Amino acid sequence: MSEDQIDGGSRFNDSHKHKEKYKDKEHKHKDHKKEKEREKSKHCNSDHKDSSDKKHRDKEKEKMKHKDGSADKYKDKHKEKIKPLDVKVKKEKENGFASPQVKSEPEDNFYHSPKNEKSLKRERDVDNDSEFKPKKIKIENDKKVKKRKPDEEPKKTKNKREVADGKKKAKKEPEEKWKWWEEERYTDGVKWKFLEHNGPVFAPPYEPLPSNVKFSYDGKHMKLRPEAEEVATFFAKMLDHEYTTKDIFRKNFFKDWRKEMSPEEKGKLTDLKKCDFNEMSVYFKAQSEARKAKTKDQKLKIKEENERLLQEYGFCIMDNHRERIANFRIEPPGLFRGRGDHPKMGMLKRRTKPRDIIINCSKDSKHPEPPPGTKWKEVRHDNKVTWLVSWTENIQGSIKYIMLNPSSRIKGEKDWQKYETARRLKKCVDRIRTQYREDWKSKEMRIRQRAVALYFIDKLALRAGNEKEEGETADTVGCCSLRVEHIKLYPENDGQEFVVEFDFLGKDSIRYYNKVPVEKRVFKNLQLFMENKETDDDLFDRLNTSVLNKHLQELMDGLTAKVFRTYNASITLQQQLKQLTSADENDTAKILSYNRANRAVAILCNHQRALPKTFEKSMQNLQAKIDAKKDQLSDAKRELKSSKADAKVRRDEKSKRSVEAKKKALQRIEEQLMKLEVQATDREENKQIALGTSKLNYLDPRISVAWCKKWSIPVEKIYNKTQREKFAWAIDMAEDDYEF
DNA sequence: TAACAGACTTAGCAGATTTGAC
DNA sequence: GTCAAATCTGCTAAGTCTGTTA
Repeated sequence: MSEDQIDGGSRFNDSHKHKEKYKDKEHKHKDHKKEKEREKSKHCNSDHKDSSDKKHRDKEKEKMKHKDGSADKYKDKHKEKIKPLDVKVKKEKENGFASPQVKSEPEDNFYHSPKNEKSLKRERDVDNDSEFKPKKIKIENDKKVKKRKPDEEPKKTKNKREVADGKKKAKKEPEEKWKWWEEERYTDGVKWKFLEHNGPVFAPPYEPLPSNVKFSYDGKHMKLRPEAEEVATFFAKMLDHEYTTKDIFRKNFFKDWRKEMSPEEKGKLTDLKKCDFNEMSVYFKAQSEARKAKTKDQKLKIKEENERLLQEYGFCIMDNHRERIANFRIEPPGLFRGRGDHPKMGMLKRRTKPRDIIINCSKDSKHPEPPPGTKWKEVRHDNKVTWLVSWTENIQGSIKYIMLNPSSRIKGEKDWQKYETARRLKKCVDRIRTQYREDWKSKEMRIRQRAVALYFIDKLALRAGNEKEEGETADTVGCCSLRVEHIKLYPENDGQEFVVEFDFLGKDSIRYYNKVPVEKRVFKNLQLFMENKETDDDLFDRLNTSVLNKHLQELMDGLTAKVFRTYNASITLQQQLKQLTSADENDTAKILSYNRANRAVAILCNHQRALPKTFEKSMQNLQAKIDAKKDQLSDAKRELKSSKADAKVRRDEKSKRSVEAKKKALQRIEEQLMKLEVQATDREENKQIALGTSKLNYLDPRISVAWCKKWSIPVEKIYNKTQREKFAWAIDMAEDDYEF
């Protein structure tokens, strides 16, 4: 993505008014330290939320601008009917940054004191019942619980949760969905009391190639031992991929492949260039085609077998509920496909065996059996963690887990809690902003660096940027790990003052490119940080994520760098929805507005995707459809006109009916044309932006649900089945007036 | 306080499945 | 019914953050 992205700077414009207020604020903060102590004892979550929230919302008009110049070709065609995204968004370019208009109540909430997230939880009693034995699975929803309002503080209910009071005698689908959000939660880090599952599903064993599929070396057929042949097939399957042309990939692959060869094979196979995997590749392609060409019955059988596996291994009993497991299959062996310039790409990901597996379940559950003749590495009973199975992978030496599906209680509660933390940030973000602006003037370099980094995290939604071990992963950075080479400073650029140009690779080696005007003090600080440094030196040499997060924790309990991303994403969605949705639009246009609001967030968070391979072609097809529909529309108009003229002359019922019919037909065509045009606009604006990531991970679902309810849009229009399952709690809770 | 391990969330891609036009 | 495009889903890499240890 390029500079077309976002005018992030507009969110933080510094008006004269702001400065005046800011000075006033400085004065009030003279006795800052004493106040800090006092404020520390207060909680951001205090009661005056409604009035201050309202004020805050009025003030906070963070704006984003979508400058998708690339869309012109298609947009131009539709611009008469469909407002391009920029139109509305541009209107409020100024007044972006809420914090310069500092609230004049310094005594409230400045520093959030540790009144733990736990206070937000309804406590689930954790008595000393480690020997606790469930007897049966609870029939879902059999317990009537008083419905709690969306933002009501979870109360400690009198009744203990009937935790796992039954064992899994009847593993049947719940009749109704279990509303875990209406029950109390565990405290003290306990994640469950009863956990039973059937263990993982292993990758099928290697099936040697048929004898007619041959591997050749230096032009001669060569039969490989199954161990070496299997690794060769991994390479053959990727032959069409760009990976196999990369030097590092080839080097790593060959090195690891040789480890699987017999001494004899090793002696012969010394040059990858002389290896011919083509027959193998052709064979696998044919297999893939054969799979696709299977008869209905054959496909049905496969489906049934998958369903059987899912039913057997895809669910666990956690406490008294049958919960879906996210990834019950062990990752099959293959070649490691790192993203970007990964130094380990092509290495052999070895087969995970039962002896590598740690099983986690409760003591009193029926432990999963390892495959015959094998043993688990370990069976443990740790109810302070959420995973069911783990193993250590051989590429990075990191631990992999089997965990529950996002629709599960354990994931849902955490997700809900995440948004509650972001909502708490909303209550003290003005103060935090005031503080870091103050810190730009600090005498201490480390404080200035911390303040400038935090400004970027807040303003540009950058990730924290942990340190990484050199040579172990692709060279990517986040905020704290930015290097001098990643930014350029322009005292003036395109008529704007103090412009910073960011250009670096972030998570997944996705390029972050943005040119943003910043405040003078930030600019001067950056100049200072860069003084006497080489290009590969750290920009923030006195800062790392742990220092930053420690500081944030002091400002608000539970606050870390990533909460800013959640907060800014959600607040942006809410604001954009308010601005973009008009009551007089039809549902199609409203959904376009929703997608645009979602898109604004995706742009902010830099969620990109590769341009779909068939994009240009599909766009041409769509344009052809639009043109055809326009022709149809002209015809319909002409027909209506002549029909009207006819009716004028004849003045009979039949011709009147004919006019009505023509009118209806015309209307239908107009609607169809509009839908097509909306589709074209949406697709064009979306071609390189991934909406799913923000929708799934950053946007408080209650905002979307409330929007749907407010405008009577079926929630199915914005969330598919999986998403509705994940956000069941929000769909149930949020009313049309929900405010993030 | 730095290094490391561990647990968990966030991320894009690719193949599978569904949808819709003809 | 066929085909192409859209959408969904699974997969697993790559982050963040916390807690422990030396």
